[in-house]
Amino acid sequence: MNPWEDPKLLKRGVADIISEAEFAALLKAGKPLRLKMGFDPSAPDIHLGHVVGLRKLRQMQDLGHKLILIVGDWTAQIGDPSGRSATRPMLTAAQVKANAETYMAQFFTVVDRSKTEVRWQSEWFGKFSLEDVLRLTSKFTVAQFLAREDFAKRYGSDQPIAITELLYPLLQAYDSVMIEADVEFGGTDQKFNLLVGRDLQGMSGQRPQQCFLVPILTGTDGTKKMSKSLGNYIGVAEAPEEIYGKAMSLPDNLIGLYFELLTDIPDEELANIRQAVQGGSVNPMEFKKRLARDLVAQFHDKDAAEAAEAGFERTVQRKELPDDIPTFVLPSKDELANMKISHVIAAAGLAPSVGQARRLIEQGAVEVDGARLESDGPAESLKASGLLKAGKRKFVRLAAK
RNA sequence: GGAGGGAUGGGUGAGCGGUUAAUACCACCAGUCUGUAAAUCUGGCGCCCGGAAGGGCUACGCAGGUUCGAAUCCUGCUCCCUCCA
Repeated sequence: MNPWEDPKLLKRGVADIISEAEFAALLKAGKPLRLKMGFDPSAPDIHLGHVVGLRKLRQMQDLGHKLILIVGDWTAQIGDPSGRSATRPMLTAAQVKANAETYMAQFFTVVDRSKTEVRWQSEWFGKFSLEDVLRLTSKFTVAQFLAREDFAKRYGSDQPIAITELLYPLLQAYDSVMIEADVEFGGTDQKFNLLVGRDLQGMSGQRPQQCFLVPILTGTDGTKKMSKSLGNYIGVAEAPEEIYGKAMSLPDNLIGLYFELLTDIPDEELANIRQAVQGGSVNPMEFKKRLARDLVAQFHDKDAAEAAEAGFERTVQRKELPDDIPTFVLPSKDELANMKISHVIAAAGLAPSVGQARRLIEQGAVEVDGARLESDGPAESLKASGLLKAGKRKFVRLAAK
């Protein structure tokens, strides 16, 4: 089988390719393609939702194609309208640069750096004149843009749309022209933007790019799309225990999807897992553990994955103590005399306020040296080197001043 | 330029002079259970004091005002939306 006919490449983790026939023909022709992927250096953390597409990029790179990574230092100032409207503060040049570096450090944990060329939008937009802007905008109409679902929805439901937001797809499309992209990658929510690029290339006498759309990953809450602002994400730069733990908190019905989009396990095995989870023949926890291990290994390494699993089994399943418990230095004796345990809990950062610490105690969530605390009391009873626990994941080892 | 509508706690969104720290849902937290940090079920969810009962403070875009009393009424301001031009 020729590598470009591998169904894994064209089917798994792919939502849509426009157009699939053209794309297949390009692959078959065997010439290295110019793959385009852009990002805005405004929110630099990469999470699993992005990884779905990055894995496809990597697969293409492994076939010998070249990635052009576009740093959207101009589009970042507008903010991608795909999704919600929030006016973004202007970033300083230094911030943009720092964000871009953070992003790329994470990006290249999945993508092959040696087959990537990095380009900044400011190369061409830096010298853009008003005349250029007019020429670019004159190619499209408001009606065309309002056809796009999220604009139409916002327009229909009295939500604001900034004029700069209408510019966003145009800038992104112009990037495609400048780098002469053969294929652009993005999530399905990027479909419109990628299609504008396709159109604009055609108008500019170039061969229109292929639009490679990857599915949007559901977040750890099991309902909404994974995103940083919703807090339902797993970041590639997170600590092994965090990645592992968050993976374990996935709803069981997401197991199949994550294996499909984020791991290399063979399709037959994937089908088996789906069936087993659904049929209840195997404890889903076992699959989730495997998934969690696989993810940690991808962004860290195998040893980290095993350590994270051991930690999980110890602290969550057997409810034993983790290895590394932070220490909290108790205030002096005099101060302690005027304090209650709830104050210490708040001071140690186990709860955001004294009131909440108190509630935790009422709810039976606080343990001192392994014994449940029935009610709040004077802090003097706390011994240095004692263990204070509030909830299942927050511990602190007490130390004298 | 004109007319009308709106801004409420992390989000959506009730309330429209006192009984409202503010309904409901979501999110979140804890407990419970379980084979999981899944699911379920139960409870909690502004800050501070108090063992508790309770008390104090801050809060409904911003600034003033009316009133014994305002998220609720009035005035001005800021921002947003719709329609007309």
